[in-house]
Amino acid sequence: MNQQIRNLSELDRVIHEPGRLMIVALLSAVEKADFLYLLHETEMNKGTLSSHLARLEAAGYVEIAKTFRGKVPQTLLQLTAAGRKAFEQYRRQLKSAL
Amino acid sequence: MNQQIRNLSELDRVIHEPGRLMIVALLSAVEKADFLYLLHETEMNKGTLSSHLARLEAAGYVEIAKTFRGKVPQTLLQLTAAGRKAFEQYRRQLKSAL
DNA sequence: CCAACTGGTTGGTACTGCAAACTAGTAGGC
DNA sequence: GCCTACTAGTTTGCAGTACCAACCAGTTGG
Repeated sequence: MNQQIRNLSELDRVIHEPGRLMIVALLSAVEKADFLYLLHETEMNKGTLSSHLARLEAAGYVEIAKTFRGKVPQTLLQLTAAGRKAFEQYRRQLKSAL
Repeated sequence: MNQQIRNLSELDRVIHEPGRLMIVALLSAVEKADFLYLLHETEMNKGTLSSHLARLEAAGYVEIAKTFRGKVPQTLLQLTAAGRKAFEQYRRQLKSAL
């Protein structure tokens, strides 16, 4: 009967971390974003954001595309199918437990 | 418009940790429990459970009462008012962001 | 030339989750 | 009484990680 609560121990730690949860939630809402957009929305510093993105990329949850706007570098981020799926499952687990 | 998502960075880290989230969710449901009940429900090991409970006590979220059942020690746990309040706020923040 | 912006990387620190080892006491066998 | 095994829970040490500050390379504006 408390199976939903016990499931909490299997929450995806990559997504669970608040910083990354913000990133994933934002990306799931806007579909595409650049580095600066995330930087301003999340109010993190660049180092933290960069390492969280690297972690999400390593997990296969976001795709990082480095492009240029003119000669200025621009990094575009979007959720992968796996990332979207993982986020959906994360939400389901939390909702059923709370 | 993304204020709810930005609020995720202010989630209560004490409650956010999955192990402790399980404990708090269980305690909020049953009102009172002993150490062994939590041990079996959460499927953690004793050391982990003990340290999480100590952390929750330090945060003022649970009350730890050591008693005896016959001659065998028994540790009773229950949420404090502050703990219940913090849990409610945590749920509200998550729900509004997801 | 100089300052500011973009998108990072590289330490360093501080925290924290976790399991193994440990303590304190109880019960059972002989 | 004495030894062993068990129960209930705590302490300790380690490994991992988030976070920030500082630095770097290249670009643009003044």
